[in-house]
Amino acid sequence: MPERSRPTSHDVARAAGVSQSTVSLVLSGRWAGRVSEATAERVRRSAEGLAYQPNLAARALRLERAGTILLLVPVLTNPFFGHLHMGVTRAAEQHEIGVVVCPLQAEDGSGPLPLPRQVLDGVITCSIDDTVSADHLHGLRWVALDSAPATTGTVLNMDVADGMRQSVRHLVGLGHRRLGYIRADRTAWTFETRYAAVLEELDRHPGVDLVEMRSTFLMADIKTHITELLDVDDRPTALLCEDDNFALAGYRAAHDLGLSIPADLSVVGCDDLPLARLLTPELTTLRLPAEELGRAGVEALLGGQPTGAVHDGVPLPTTLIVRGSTAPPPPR
Amino acid sequence: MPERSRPTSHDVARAAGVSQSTVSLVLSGRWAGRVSEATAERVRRSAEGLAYQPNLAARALRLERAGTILLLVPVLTNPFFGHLHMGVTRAAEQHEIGVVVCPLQAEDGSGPLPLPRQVLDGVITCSIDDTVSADHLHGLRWVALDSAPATTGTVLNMDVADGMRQSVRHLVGLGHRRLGYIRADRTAWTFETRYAAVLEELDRHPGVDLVEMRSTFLMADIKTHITELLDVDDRPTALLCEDDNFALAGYRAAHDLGLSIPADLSVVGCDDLPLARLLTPELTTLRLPAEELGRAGVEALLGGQPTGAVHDGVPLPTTLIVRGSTAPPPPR
DNA sequence: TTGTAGGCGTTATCAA
DNA sequence: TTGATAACGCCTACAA
Repeated sequence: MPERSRPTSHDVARAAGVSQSTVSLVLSGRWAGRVSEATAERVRRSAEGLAYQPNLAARALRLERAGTILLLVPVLTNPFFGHLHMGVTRAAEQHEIGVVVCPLQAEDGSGPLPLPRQVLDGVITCSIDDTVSADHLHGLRWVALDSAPATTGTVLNMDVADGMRQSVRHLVGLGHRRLGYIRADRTAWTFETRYAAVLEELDRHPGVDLVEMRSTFLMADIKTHITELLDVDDRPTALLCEDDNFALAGYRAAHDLGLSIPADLSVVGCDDLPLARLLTPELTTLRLPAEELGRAGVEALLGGQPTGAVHDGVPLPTTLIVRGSTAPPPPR
Repeated sequence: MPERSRPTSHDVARAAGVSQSTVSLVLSGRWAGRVSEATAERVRRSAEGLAYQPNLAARALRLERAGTILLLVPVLTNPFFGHLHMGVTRAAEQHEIGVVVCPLQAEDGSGPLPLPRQVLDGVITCSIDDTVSADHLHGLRWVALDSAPATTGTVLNMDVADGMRQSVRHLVGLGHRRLGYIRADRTAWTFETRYAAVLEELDRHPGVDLVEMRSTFLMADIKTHITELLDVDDRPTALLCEDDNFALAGYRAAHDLGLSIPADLSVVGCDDLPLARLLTPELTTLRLPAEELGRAGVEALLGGQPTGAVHDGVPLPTTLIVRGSTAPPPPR
């Protein structure tokens, strides 16, 4: 390939008949009162003429600042992470920092995806175990979201435990005495915490049974597992899902078994994805403050806060949104 | 903040009692027969002791190679792009190149997101108009996917036009004479092409009407628009959707209007998202070869191909997957 | 108001 | 087998 090498600031300087430093001054916008308007204009014209683009690697080396942070998430396609990303990006924008994303897991369940090694100022991980990220990100400023508070570095959380307790209380309050619990088949602090919270809340309600089931996020898996859970004599009368996608599969499984929601089966999701309002009936689900979490993460990473301190202060609140998918259990 | 500066290869060299170049040789793995095993071991030990991580900006500057490419997509959360990303990442892995992603659009419809300026070897854009990307990515190797073939640079496509024609033929073949068409309210070559293909195919079937409607990807919008489309006397008997998410909203709107799918209304989606198999009935939809497109994009970007040549050869085939959401129209 | 010079951390060439 | 040295392109203190 030809790959003609790109023009450098030196080339621009020669074209404009000035020195390299003048070019740098003008193009960085820091020329006020240091370079004459005429010279500045000449420089700008030459830069444009040559289609000059500064070499970002050189700039990053010199400035010890890349202008980019990485958002590391389990998967791309969960809208929760989409909203998280928005929060991160909007907040980073204020600091004149760009954001790129990288998912760790393959959509089709085929092994972990490779992490990019690249020029960065910092990393925000979400819902990922520190063991995964710690070694690779060594030496970078790092904020973990929705992760174990014991981790080195800053950690910000949502109150997922409280959320799960709300969900359980809602169902028990409706009269349910046998709950199906669809857990994510992935090792992560967030899911362990949810599990512990559910067990803890159930301890307060003697006589309420829990039937657990774990599933990957592969749609086919989910449906199979939920159908197994429901296709028994003493089936649960309510389904507690760690993800709205699980709930979607629950709807399908229920339909296939001739169960109607919420008359025969109540369903509670988690995330409040846009999907939740398109289901029939609309899904009762736990809303997580994704965007706010993202903003907070950026402030912790780029704001005045010291890194290295564990922040296990007040987690962001979560809210149970009650819609049409939950009702008292059928009479028996 | 303290921000103790990270150790450099120079520090490692001093700790190991060797020169910087020896360190570079050893750590880059290119020391076979050039450095003694004892020295190499000493270097490795010092590097580990200091927790040395090479400065990637410096390396990129020196090597004129970043080891990373950017995948630029409209939104993160559409699973189509998740699978595209997998194809890109797996293929890039072969070239020892990392991949980061950046979406251009906000999940909530609030204006475009800022692009990151960062150290890269190249960019792959998908389903994005060249006007958006061209100026910002100036000077980078660039491959466009699912985009207008007239663009400067390499372009690879899927045969979305043929796919839409398949969908129309399927519906017309079932006997439908009035089709509702839910178009994406976004300016992009891919959607214009789909539109043109639908019109073209309809020209071959006189007597078949088309009722168009445009919608953003915001769930609330979609439902509203589809309901408007269906809540009339001479409503279409089939819905042709440019996205499976539109189809989901179609299911909901149909349910709310008391229409049953497919008896009263047939629905055809596009993308074959995992969601398609969880709907009741399962969704007839156009499958797009996302992963394959991603792989092809990487080969065009990093493989032996010359850049700068427009590749408008054979587009990747698309396949209509017929499931339960399409049937003959109701008798009138 | 403009130019000179030095160095950021790395890799590669070449001499020892 | 190893080490000195130069260069990648940029920014900035300081000199002119």
